[in-house]
Amino acid sequence: MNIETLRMFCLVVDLGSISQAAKLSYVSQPAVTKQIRQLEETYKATLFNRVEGRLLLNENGKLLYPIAKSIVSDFERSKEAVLDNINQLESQLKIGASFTIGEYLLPKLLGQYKKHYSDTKITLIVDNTPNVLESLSNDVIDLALVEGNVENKNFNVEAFEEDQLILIHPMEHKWSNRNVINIQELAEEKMIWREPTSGTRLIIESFLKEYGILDSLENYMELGSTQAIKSAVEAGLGISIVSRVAVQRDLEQGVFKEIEIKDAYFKRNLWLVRKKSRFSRQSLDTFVELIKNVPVI
Amino acid sequence: MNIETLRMFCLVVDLGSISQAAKLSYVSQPAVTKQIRQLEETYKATLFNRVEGRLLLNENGKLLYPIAKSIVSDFERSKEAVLDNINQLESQLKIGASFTIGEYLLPKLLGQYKKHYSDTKITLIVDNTPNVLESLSNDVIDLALVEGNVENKNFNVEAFEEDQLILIHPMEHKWSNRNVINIQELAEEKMIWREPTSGTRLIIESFLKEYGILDSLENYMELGSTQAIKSAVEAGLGISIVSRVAVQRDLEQGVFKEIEIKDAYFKRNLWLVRKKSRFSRQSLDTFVELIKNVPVI
DNA sequence: TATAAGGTATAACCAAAAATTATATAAATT
DNA sequence: AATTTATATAATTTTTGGTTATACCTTATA
Repeated sequence: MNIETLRMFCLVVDLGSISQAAKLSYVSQPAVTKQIRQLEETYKATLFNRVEGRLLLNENGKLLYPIAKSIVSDFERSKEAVLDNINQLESQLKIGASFTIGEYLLPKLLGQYKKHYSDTKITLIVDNTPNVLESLSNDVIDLALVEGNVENKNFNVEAFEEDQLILIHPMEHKWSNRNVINIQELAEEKMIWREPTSGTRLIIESFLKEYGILDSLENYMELGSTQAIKSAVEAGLGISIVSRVAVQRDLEQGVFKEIEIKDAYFKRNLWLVRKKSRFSRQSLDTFVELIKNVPVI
Repeated sequence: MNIETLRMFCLVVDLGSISQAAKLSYVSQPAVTKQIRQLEETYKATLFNRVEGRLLLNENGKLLYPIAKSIVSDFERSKEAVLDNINQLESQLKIGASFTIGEYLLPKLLGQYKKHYSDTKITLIVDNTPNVLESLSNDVIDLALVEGNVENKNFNVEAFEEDQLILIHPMEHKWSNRNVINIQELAEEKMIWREPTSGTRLIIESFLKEYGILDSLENYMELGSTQAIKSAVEAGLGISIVSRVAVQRDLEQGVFKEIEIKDAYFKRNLWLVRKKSRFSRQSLDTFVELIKNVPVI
């Protein structure tokens, strides 16, 4: 039983005419005749008396009419309820990001977005990559921005930015007046690392291995966050390789210095991850477009 | 939008499983998957979160569920309402009959019917044939029993009985000791007629015309009802040709006598007329079967 | 009283929708 | 590791809902 058929029945009753109802609904008259007939088949009873070529609602039809009306309006109401809920969701954007991205890259971007779409409420959750992706899976967030590689066929993954890993050293350092070093010179320095499970640590190690230098490096110090490393370098405790986005402002303010490694350029992608979905969300799409088009570093 | 789809959605929610819902509804699992998916398309939103291969009702689904329930139950209610109405109608039978049939033939038949189907309430309307057929057209009655020919393609007409038109004369009459007369002898008698517009009068005239005797008959008296004619014949005012069903008891009681006309046998059908309908009615069908099978004269 | 106008019903046909079977795939249970 | 249970998808068939063409009836109009 089709709700459209009930709607048509109501229309026929209201207009008192099949052909008028057909005209108003932009369908042919036989289509409406057939729908009414089909309705009568499901109720196993006539709903109209056919008298002198006209339709006259009979007892059964009179019983059906108010119920049909209420079914049709309930259906409309259900559509509105879901739509309202979607609009509600539309007006808020929940973003999850790994630490580096969330702490150094996103704030500026969120500000840009808010400037244009100020009635969207934004929530940012910063956590490590696995937790962020877990949140995406559970629909706690709408979008994840992470550094590490993502392997999940329910996710839609695209690179949105390229992040460079750069070598930094304290202002007071023997490299202070140089612009470039050879990669072998790293072996003579006190290298400060992130903990071994860190995604950033893993990628840096794989780069250094490629250049055949990894094994000759001293593991002078291991720290649990990028901020701790920055403070350590600032205090002259050693050098480190860190994400450019995390130190951009420090470099500008002269907290420590960057130095190029000859013939070496370490980069990685930053990933924008969405759950695959049959239905798109305007506010989410808008934000993704912004992220992909606006240079953020 | 199909109400069955909404019903299926509710079932899936109640059981928490597409395949269980499919099993219970005796349809294939892909059919249910597709229905849910189609529902999501119409609402342009997911209704479930697909997590670990299972379905979990989400916000939208939670909004839809109670409304879907109410639509489904309203639809059930509408079917019950119409069904109740039909049962109500089933329990009463409105019959229209022309005078002769209604007054002399039906009472016994209705008694028979009531004996077997005592909870059907029977209403009998006796009127002239045109009025009875008009009532049938307007659904005032369910069934018409008439003598005259019926021409209306919206009616379903079948002969249910053969009625003989017989010649009657007073007990005290020169024919008293005879069993048969020649048709020419009618010309010598005082013939009592119904009024010229009567259906019975018309059919009798056409019979007599066939036998070439009509023009030689005296139009001695015209009376407005069969009962009046019977009384007149009883009083010895003349002879008449009348329906056998109307005089059967009078003949048995010796109120007047019947006499055969040599080589003439006037008969006509009695017609059972129903409005053509796509839907049958049990009580009506039962009564029609009774009438067609039980000999009533 | 023909005839046009406006209405409903039906037949033949076509396109779209909804079911089926078969199969893939993933997670939980044995 | 194999089996069971669950959802999704593809290919196919069946069913449904629409279209046009046409009949036929009633009422208004020339």
